[in-house]
Amino acid sequence: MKTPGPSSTQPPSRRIAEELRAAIEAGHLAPGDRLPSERALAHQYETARNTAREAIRLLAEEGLVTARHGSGVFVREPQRLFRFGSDRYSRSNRETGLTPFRLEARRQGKEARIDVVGITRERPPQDIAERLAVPADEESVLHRENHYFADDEPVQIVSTYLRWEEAEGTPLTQPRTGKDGIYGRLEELGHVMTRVRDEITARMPTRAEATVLGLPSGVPVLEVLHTSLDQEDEPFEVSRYVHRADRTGLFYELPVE
Amino acid sequence: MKTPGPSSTQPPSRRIAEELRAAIEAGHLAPGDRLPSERALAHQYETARNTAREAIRLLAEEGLVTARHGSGVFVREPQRLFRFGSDRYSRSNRETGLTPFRLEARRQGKEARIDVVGITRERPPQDIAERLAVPADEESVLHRENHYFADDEPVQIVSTYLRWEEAEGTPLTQPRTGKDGIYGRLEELGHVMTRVRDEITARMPTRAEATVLGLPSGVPVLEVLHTSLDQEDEPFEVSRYVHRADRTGLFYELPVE
DNA sequence: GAGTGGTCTAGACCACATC
DNA sequence: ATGTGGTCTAGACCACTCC
Repeated sequence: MKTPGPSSTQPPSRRIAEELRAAIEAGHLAPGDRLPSERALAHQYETARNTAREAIRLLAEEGLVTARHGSGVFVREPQRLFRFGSDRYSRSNRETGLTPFRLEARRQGKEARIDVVGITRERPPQDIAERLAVPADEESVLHRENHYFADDEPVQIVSTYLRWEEAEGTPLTQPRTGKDGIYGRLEELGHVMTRVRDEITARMPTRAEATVLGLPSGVPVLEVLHTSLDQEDEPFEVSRYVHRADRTGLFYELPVE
Repeated sequence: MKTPGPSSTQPPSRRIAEELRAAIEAGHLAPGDRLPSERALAHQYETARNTAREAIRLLAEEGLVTARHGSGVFVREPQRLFRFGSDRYSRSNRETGLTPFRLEARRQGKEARIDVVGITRERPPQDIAERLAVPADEESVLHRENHYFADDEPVQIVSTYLRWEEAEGTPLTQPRTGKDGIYGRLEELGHVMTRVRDEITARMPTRAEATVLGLPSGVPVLEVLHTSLDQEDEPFEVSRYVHRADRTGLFYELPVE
């Protein structure tokens, strides 16, 4: 069941990576432990420092270790997962007065913070325009961008898109949207959320996302493109959630048939 | 809205990466196009080859480009997504006689192939044991591992776990399980699937997964831990799906409240 | 100040692809 | 045969952390 070839035929950098990986998987190097320094590894394996460095990079790309400048390379700690369930859109949760994010944060004993980064009228990206049924070549949407933090650590970026013609002149264009948030206001506009569609993909973060979320290499993001449908089965809100994948899991429970 | 600092203060490798990234995003380098060779970039920017190489590695980690040994570095082509919907467990789909995978492959005009990699009695991993409600310290499960291909390209790895006490001596231990597959047999054993739970995470592939799936660097995997519940609300089957994230998306549609 | 990772140089040889 | 990426060497200096 060995994936790589015999270690004797492997380049030194891969061999070093393999031995470190084995030590991590066997628990000889526990989460939080520091690896030997690059110089120490180079000496130990009688290679140049760059070769040891390449080995560590391979492990970092797999998400097994994280380098901290000036301090060392450490085995990554398994992170408690934020879990966003399929009930996150339900009214019963909304009645707690807490958004799904605040609810989950409280469940984990963390402090939630939400920064409103921008509220602007825009031309929608193609995928948003299709799902919200608005033209992509006009400034047809209101775009609200928020950043979410747990204990001051960023965990998700959310972009919400609404029809400009509906949002114009309402509290939806304000940072504080009032009781029950945007869904409360949208209900007043006649949209009762009756069905949702979530489209889920994973990818590596863009440079901007990596910066905002403070992502080390080897951590992908989960992207959820969410569409809310009203009682007429018309879409009235589309959001793009970008989660750091090492802190977040999604959870869907559904009846069959 | 610039994320990095002024380009003048950036190291050369990042500056090269930034300019190439800009060229890709602006469309000057289209999907499928070849980048200048490492040696050409090094000459152009008056740096060592390793510095140009480092720039390309940054782009590869973002998933923007893929290197092909002996051939060049190419802008990655957007991949048509395999979409697995929340209806994939429904009986109506099962009545087509096609598994969800074969159904989706046909929808895309691709040829599906499923390899049975192994069918063994095992001690379950911790997460599986919890969800299937079996002891983790005994050989309490049957483990079926399959690899799925579309047009001979691997797209997912599936590990299905069943209670050994139920599966023993039944066609469930055989490669070919008969009409309607394992769910058909499990129904004969008294388990009607009435509810499912999917737990979704994303991460970088293990070395073994990267090999099986043929993943270039910069492509994460989507992991779905799926639990089937029967009419008594008891779990009777747990599967772990590992999808390559650049080819696969998940799709859930659900009523609210 | 000592030790760590981050970046870079100017070479070299190897493995693979293409013609 | 030529050109490409893959790996390696043996140095160097910088930026950061920790004591």
